[in-house]
Amino acid sequence: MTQADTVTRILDSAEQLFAEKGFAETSLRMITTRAKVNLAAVNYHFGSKKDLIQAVFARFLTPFTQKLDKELNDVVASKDEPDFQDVLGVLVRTMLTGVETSDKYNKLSVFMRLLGLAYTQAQGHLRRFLNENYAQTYGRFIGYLKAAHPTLSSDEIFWRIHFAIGSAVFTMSSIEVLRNMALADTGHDASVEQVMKMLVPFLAAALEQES
Amino acid sequence: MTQADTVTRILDSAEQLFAEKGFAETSLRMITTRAKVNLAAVNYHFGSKKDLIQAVFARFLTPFTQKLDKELNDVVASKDEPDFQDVLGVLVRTMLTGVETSDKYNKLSVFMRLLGLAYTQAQGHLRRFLNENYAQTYGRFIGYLKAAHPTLSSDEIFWRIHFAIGSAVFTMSSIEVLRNMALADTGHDASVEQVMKMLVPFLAAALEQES
DNA sequence: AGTTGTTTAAAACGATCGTTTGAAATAAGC
DNA sequence: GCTTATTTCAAACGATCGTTTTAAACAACT
Repeated sequence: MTQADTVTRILDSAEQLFAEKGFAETSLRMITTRAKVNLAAVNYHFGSKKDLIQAVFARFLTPFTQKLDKELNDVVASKDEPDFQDVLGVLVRTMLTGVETSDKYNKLSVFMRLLGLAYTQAQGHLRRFLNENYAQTYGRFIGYLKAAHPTLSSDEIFWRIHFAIGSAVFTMSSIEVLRNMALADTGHDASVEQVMKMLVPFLAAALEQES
Repeated sequence: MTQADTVTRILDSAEQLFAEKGFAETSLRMITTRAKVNLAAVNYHFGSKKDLIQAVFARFLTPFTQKLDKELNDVVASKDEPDFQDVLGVLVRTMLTGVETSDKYNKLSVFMRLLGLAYTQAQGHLRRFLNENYAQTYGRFIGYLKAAHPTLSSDEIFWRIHFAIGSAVFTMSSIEVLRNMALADTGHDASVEQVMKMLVPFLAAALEQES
């Protein structure tokens, strides 16, 4: 087994388990057992559990942020003043195309759960790490939204965006629980794709309303 | 120190720490230290950590659910077919009046964070406990919403409600992080009350839109 | 006041956690 | 092919976890 194999298998297992259980509830032994590597491999290749957490986030956030940056470049190149839908479309498109279509909604679900953990379970080290590496692109995105909606205050834009992020993150974070509840309530087992098809217009309407 | 003191102090500390850190990240020693009681008092009075978690939820959910039930009775007594706003108003009113006004928004914040944990970190025992004790009133509430909006499918109602719950829960769960981000972004430090004043119309618009 | 039942206190239990160690196995370089 | 560097492995480290135990302190009641 080569190094790349071991590192990748650890990242895969860690990503899956973190998304499923959170950081504290996931032990290195659970990760290495699932990855079928030795326990000490985590500390050898990553240094510590904290470093592993950062590596998991870096692996999916770095390409995502790069793609988002590129798409933002494209939209401002094609249009002097992109409107609200243009900018939001960039985000949705980046999220949907960043993953292969086979298990798109599973990957997206993991993506969102990790994003949720970043907000709700982020220890100091992770918050610092994310801020140092990704805050710039995030700020760019928010900036374009503000420019596209001058009638709304900066505050309103910021909070609406995070109300929407919260809805998406929470929904995907508890998607299994919610699907079970929905099944018990309505008798209908909605797929993740169907849920997202309801979520997007729900949020779009809320984001764009005049205050 | 009497029993009531010890039990209440444990519940207070546990509630605060659970909301702040989650279940796994909060040790019994942290709880008992903050409560200034002996470590063994938790197992003596509650039995186990799991039982303590259930007790924390029961303490705030039981009166809340009772009040919600009563308010639902009132609204159906005063009106044959309560509309969407009537039913949603019951929920908002119940949440806002369940806590004393002095530190209303702090209590509400803790309330929401615990609710979020129930969805995203609920182990089997907690989910079973909540289902057995509070699912009925919850079902009643959803039922009135469905009746009030016959043009929407049961699925749409269910998912919209949980999109909205998610937004509120996520926002309150990461309110400190978000307020810091907002301060860095816009230079304006929004209070929890101000955030809620933006959140309610945001969600109201999204919930009621025609599909 | 003395007895009984309840609550608090200090200490220790076994289990599991993240991390480290040192030797064995593998890969790479000359 | 021998040496050197890298990676894997089993085992153990100290720390912390939830829980239990045993005795002391306190309360309630006759």
